[in-house]
Amino acid sequence: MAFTQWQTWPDGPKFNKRTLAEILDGGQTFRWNEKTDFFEGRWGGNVLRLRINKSSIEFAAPKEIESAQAVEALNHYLATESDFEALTDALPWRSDPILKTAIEAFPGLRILRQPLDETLFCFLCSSTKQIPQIKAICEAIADDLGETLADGSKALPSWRRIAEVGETRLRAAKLGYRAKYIHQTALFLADHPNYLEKIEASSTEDARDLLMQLPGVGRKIADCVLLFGAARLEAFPIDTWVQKILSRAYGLNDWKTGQLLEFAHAHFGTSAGLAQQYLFAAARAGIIAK
DNA sequence: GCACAGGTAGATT
DNA sequence: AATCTACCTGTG
Repeated sequence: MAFTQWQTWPDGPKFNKRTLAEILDGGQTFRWNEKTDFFEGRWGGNVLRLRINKSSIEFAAPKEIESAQAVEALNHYLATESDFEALTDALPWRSDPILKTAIEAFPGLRILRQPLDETLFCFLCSSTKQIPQIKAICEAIADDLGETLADGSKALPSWRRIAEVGETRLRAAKLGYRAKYIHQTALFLADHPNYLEKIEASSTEDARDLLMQLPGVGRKIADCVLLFGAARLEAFPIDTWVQKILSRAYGLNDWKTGQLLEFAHAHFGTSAGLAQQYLFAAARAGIIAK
């Protein structure tokens, strides 16, 4: 149950505590919790703690876990081989003062590379819910159906496991109408072996089409899964927040979703999803108009 | 009591 | 093709 002592993450990415909090607890993922002076999170079979100490990142893992294994998991999860500084610099902030303000507020912001299956599950839970509620639902589902992790806590359940239990069991976690979508998606995935693997191997457009065939997955959730669970930085999820930002801060009143998507691709480019995350973070923080 | 929350799908016009 | 509307539950 115990964790190792804090260790420096060799060649870990650089960012401040505010940015770390935004990455781990800002709506990309719903499985991190802020403790007294660190964050604790779970993904796949991993459970780890992270904190900032004098501008470097430190981690602690359950004692059973080798440090090298923890570092490997972290490097994959935070996509450290991707140069987000360069990707950010390539965004049109020089001609876009709104984006510039957002970027300056969250220096070092990154897009996570989460397991696709978990990302799909979490965002199927997310419709018209606030982040704390989505987290509570995910935790309740994990506690009920997930495998035990190294510290004794629970992982999110596999889709196979979800397919085995009924919709009623899911409703017990306060999923509401989302329980039906999730159960139907679980049954669909059980009937279509390797469907998620196929999505990961497909072009972004094909992957989006495959995702949107799943019950309860529309354009927004599909784009969230592509962005946060498949490293497709061109995916640009338009939710109520982003819709308001584009409408008010960018003056695109009454534009249809399709038009906004075209604008996002044309204006923000191949890393539009990264721009989206800066804008989303800044709007939530009240730094730009929302 | 009631509007609203990181939407989607099906019905209606 | 564009605009309603129902769908669960928690929160302010």
